[in-house]
Amino acid sequence: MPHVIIPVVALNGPTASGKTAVAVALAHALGAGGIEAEVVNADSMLVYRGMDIGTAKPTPAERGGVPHHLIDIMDVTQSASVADFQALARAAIADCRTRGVVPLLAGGSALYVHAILDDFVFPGTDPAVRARLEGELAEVGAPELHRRLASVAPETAEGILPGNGRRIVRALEVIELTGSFRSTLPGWEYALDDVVQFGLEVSREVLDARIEARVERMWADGLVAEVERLVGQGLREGRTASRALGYRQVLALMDGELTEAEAKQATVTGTRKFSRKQLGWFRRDPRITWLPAGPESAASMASAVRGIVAGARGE
RNA sequence: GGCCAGGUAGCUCAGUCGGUAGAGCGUUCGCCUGAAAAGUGAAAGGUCACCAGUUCGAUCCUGGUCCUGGCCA
Repeated sequence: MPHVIIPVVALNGPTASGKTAVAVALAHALGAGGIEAEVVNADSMLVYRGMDIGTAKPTPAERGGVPHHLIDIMDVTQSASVADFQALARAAIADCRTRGVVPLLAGGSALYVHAILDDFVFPGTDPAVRARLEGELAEVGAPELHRRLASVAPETAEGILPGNGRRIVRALEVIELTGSFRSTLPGWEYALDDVVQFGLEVSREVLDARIEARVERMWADGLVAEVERLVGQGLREGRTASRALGYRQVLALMDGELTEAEAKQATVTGTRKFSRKQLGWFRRDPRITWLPAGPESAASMASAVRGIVAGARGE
C-alpha cells in the first residue's frame, strides 16, 4: 500500500475575512472529491462556552455538517493559554490524520497557529510564583521589576522594554523555574509534516466596512444580553474572556464607563486595529499562499490539497 | 443683503495672555514563548484659509478678501 500524505491545511486571515465560510466550503469541496476534512479551531475566543454572538462563533447551520474541534471547550472563568492550546490542537490534528481526515486549521489567533505548526517549546509555569510576581508588579511597577530582571539576566532584559509588565513577569517566572529565558520567537520552521498555509486577502475598505456592519449586527443580535448572562457565569473573573473585543466594551458600558454609542465605537475601532495587527503577523510568514477571499478561493485550495494527496498516492 | 459663529495634521477638534503648535481617531514600522480579540515601543504627517498692517517677532492683535454653518431680512 502506497504511503498516503494527509496534509495539515492552515487557513489564515484577519477577523471578518470569511475564514469560517471558506473552511466549510473547502471541506465540502474536498468531500466531493472523496477526501474527508474537519475543522480545527485556532481562535482563542471560540473556545469559551456561551461566547457566541460577540465572537461570531459559527452556528451549527454555518458549520454545514463539518465537524469542528476545539470550540466550546471551556467556561469563561477558565483561561486558555497558548501552551494548552498547542497541545490540544496538535492532538486534534494527529487524531484527524490517523483517521485519514484532512485537518483544516482555522486560524484566528496568529500566535496560536504559529505555536501549533512551528517549533515552540513552552517552559512550565507555577501559579504561586506567577501570583507572587504579579503582586509585585502591581506594587512596585514594571520599571522596577525590569531593573531586577536586568540584574539577574541582562541579555533577557535587553529584549524586553521596561514598560511591558506582562513579559517581565513571565521572564522572571521562567528564570526562577528553569534558570534562563529566551526572549525571541522561533523562526518559521514547521514542527509538523506536510503543512500548507493559505491566507485570505481582503481589501482594507471591504474589511473595515464588514467589521462595522458586524459589530452593528452583534449589538442588534443581543450582545449586551449575552454579556449580562455571562456575567452571571463569572465572566468578570475570566482573565482572558473578559478582555475579548466587544465583551470588554459591554462590561464598561454596564459599569457606566462608556455610553452605548461609545462602547460600540470602541468595539469597531478595537476590532479594526486587531485586524491590522493580525494581518501584519500573517504577512511576515513567508510560507503563506495568499488568495482573494471568496467562494473561488475554496475551490483553488481544494485542488491544491487534492494534488498533494493524489501525488502521494502516485496517481 | 444684515447679524453671529467658525476656517489649525487625512478626519474631529484643543491651544498659544504674540516667541512657527497638540490630542483622539486614522496611517506607517517594530517587539512578542503558559492572558495573544492580550501586552508593549516608535515614526511620519501642519507655509495654523488668503492678503496687508502693527510688532524685534503674528497661527494668535487690527483691517480687508474668500469659504462654511446658523439666525434675521
